[in-house]
Amino acid sequence: MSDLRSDFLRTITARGFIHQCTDLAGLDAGLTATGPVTAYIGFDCTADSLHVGSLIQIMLLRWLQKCGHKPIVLMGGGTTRVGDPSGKDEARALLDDERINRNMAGIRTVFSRFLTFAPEGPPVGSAGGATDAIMVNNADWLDGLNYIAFLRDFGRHFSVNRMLTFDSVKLRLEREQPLSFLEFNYMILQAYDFLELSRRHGCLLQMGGADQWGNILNGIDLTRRVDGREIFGLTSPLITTASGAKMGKTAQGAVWLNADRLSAYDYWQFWRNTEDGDVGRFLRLFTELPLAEVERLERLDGADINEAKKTLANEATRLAHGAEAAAAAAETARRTFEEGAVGESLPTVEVPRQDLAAGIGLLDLMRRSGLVASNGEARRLIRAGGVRINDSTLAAADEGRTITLEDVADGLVKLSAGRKRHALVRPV
RNA sequence: GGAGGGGUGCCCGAGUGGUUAAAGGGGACGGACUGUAAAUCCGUUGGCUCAGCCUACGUUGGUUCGAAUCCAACCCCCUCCA
Repeated sequence: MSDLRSDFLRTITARGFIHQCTDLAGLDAGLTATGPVTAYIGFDCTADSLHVGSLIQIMLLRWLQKCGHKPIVLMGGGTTRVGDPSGKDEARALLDDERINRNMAGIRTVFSRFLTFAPEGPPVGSAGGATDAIMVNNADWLDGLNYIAFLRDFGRHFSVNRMLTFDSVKLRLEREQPLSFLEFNYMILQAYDFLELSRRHGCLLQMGGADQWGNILNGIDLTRRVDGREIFGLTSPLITTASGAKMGKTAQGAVWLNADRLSAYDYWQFWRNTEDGDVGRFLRLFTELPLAEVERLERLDGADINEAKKTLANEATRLAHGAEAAAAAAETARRTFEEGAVGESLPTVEVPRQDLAAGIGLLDLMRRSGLVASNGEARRLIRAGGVRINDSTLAAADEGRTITLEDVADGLVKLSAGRKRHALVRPV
C-alpha cells in the first residue's frame, strides 16, 4: 500500500477506512491526475438526521475534501419516495415530498458540520466551486424515467442470473425472507445513479459501506457498457464493537448526529464509553488526530486508557457539534463523574416553582426527565436500588415519594438512574 | 389460480382449552466487581391510580364457565405447482 501516491488513498488506507476497492492502482492514478476528482456516497432520507452508523461514510467524504477533491452527497429522495419494503415489517408508510424535503434539510445540517459547501447555500444540485461539496437528489432523474425506455436502454445490461448471486439478494432468499420486485430493482436504480452522476458531474468514484459492494459494482459495469467510461468503487468495513455488537445503539436508541435528536453531552458520553479494544480503531476512523498521537494513546494501559477515551469523545464531539459544545460536555462529565457534582449540560426539566411547592410525584418527574419511559419502569428501577435523589439512594418504600422544594439544593434537584444517567430538575 | 406451511412480547423462539403477562435464548436496563471499559455473577424486562385492575399471541366475528390454543371469514408471508 505504501506505493500509493494520492493523499486521499494514503490517508484512508492508514486509518482503516478501506474494505475493498475495485482497482486501487487505477483509482490512485485518477486521483493524482490533474485537478480535483469527484466522488459520491448515497444516503437514505428516511429520517431528519443521520446517526453514527453513517459516520464512517461522512468521514470519508470529509477526508476526500480535505485532500483537495470534491464530495457529492447523494440523497435518495427518489428511492425514499418509493419506500423500502424490507424484512417482515409491514410496508413502511410512504413519505410524502414535504417530509422528504424536511429530512433532506435536516441531513444537510449534519453535513454542513463536516463538509464545506459552496457559500450562500446554493440550491440543491448546483455545482459550486472546485472542491465545494454538493448535495444532489436522485429524485431529479429517477422521477422522470420512462419505464419502457429505461428497460430498453439500461435494463438489458443487467443479467438476472448475476443479480441473483449478489449477497443482498442471495442472503435474503437463503433466509427465506420476502424480497419484493421493488427491492430487487434497487440495485438497478443505484447503478443508474452512478451513471447519472458520472455524466452530470464527472463523478469518478462511489464509496459506501461493505454492504454496498454489489450495488457499486453494478454502477461501474453499467457505466462501462453504456458510456465506455472507467469509474471506481471503494467500500468501508462494517464497524462492530470489539465485543461484536453493531455499533451505535444505546439505551435511548440510535446515536444521532444532530443535536435536536441527541444532545452533545449524550454524544460525548457515547464515545467516552467506548470499549478498550475499540479505542485505537475509533480514533483513526472518527477523529483527525495524527496517527502518531493515536498510536501513543492506544498504547496506554489499564485505567490510563480513559485518557484516550476522553480524547476520542472530545474530538468526535468537536467534529459533530463544534468545539464549544464539546468542551461543555467534557466539563459536565468531569464534574459529574470525577467530582460527583452537578454539571451544567445534564438534561434538565424545568418545573413551575408552585408545582414543586405542592409536591410532584417522583415517578412522574422521572418520566418527564426522560430517565424512564413509564411509571412501571421507574418503580422497577427504584426497587432494584438504581434511583438516587441528590446522590442518595432510594429504597423500595420511596416509590410513592413526592419531590418538593425541600429537595432543592443549589437551585436544582439531581435525579439519577443508574451510575451514569442523570437529569436535573430546575424550579422556575 | 391450485396445494401445503406459517403469522406469539424489542428480536429469535416454545406453547395446541384453564395453574399463561405467556418457557428458553438474545438484546436492553439495574445491582455487585471495576477504570463512566470488557468479562463474570445476581436481579429485572406490557401498562396503570401496582399484592388489585386493564391490555396483549395477524384482523374481525363465533363456540365455551374459560381461548394464544377450537371454528369461520379476511389480511399478510414462505415453499412447490400452473
